[in-house]
Amino acid sequence: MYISAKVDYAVRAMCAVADAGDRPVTAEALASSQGLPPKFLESILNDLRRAGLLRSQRGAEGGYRLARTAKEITVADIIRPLDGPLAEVRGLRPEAANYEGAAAHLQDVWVAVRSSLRSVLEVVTLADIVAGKLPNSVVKLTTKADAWVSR
Amino acid sequence: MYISAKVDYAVRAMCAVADAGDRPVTAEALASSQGLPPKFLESILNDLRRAGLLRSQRGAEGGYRLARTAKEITVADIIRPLDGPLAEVRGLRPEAANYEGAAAHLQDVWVAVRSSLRSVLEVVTLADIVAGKLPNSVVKLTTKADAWVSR
DNA sequence: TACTAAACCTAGTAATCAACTAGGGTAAGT
DNA sequence: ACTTACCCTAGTTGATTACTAGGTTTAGTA
Repeated sequence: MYISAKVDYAVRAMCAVADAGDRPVTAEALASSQGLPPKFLESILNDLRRAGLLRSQRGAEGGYRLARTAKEITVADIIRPLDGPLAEVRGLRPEAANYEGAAAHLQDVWVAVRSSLRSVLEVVTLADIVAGKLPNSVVKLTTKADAWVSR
Repeated sequence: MYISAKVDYAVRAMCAVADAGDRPVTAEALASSQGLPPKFLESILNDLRRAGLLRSQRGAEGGYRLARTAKEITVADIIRPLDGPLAEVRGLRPEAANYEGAAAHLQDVWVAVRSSLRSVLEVVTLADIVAGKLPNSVVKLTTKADAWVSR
């Protein structure tokens, strides 16, 4: 799974917006507080607004705030409008592929992959990240042996 | 996670090789039995050989066979030499990124993502796929509610 | 009413990657 | 010698990634 710069920046910005509570935060403030390229971030914020995750206000005293509470926005909610489905096989949904012969059961593997991604990304909310308290099932994954080492 | 054509084809071909047991299988036979583009497949098989997953024999009666038993080759073993690490954040390993402020704990999320991918891809072997009997922990994922529906 | 802050929009660009294809060289059997 | 089949280098086309430039519109403030 390749987490694109776009998605990484988006989640970080969303965390910062969540952290500000009700006050609107400007794109520039987000860019400098998280160290993100300003113009690129602007276009991402726009996408997030169109996706219904942010509300914006123009003009002086303007900025962005969450369209829902931080508890109601998962990481998957942010990824999908920006990068598309969590898992795809050659541009197809895992359940759409069809395999023959010895590889007939490969489809189950890709479905399992998607399912496992969902069990993290659809469960972790912005509120969890900002508070630094991830759900137990997710913490369990990060504390597995070798979870922090490269392969 | 985007499963590239390359990886998809590679796993399918490896399944077909595994299915043939000890007999060497030609690239052409693999291409036609799995419906893959012949020349593209050839370059993939070459990569797999360089990665130490396949052994090849030239000339008449030649072809490919597994370098290890089907039980000892996981899907992750196939993905990594072709597409690189299972999870990357903007080209970095999840444990390498460092986040500040409200997004400080985002790193844990990406590590959890990688861990969850590993729990599928490092566990399923070619033997499992060919036999159609995936490990229990993986089957559990495919039988979750909505595991087969798009979001 | 002017001024200014800030979101909004269109467009463009350089570099990389994905998914192939072409065509010849080399080794191994018959 | 002949054929089969792997091996190797190179190239192509289109899309995607990660940005940047520059102007337009809206909304508060002096």
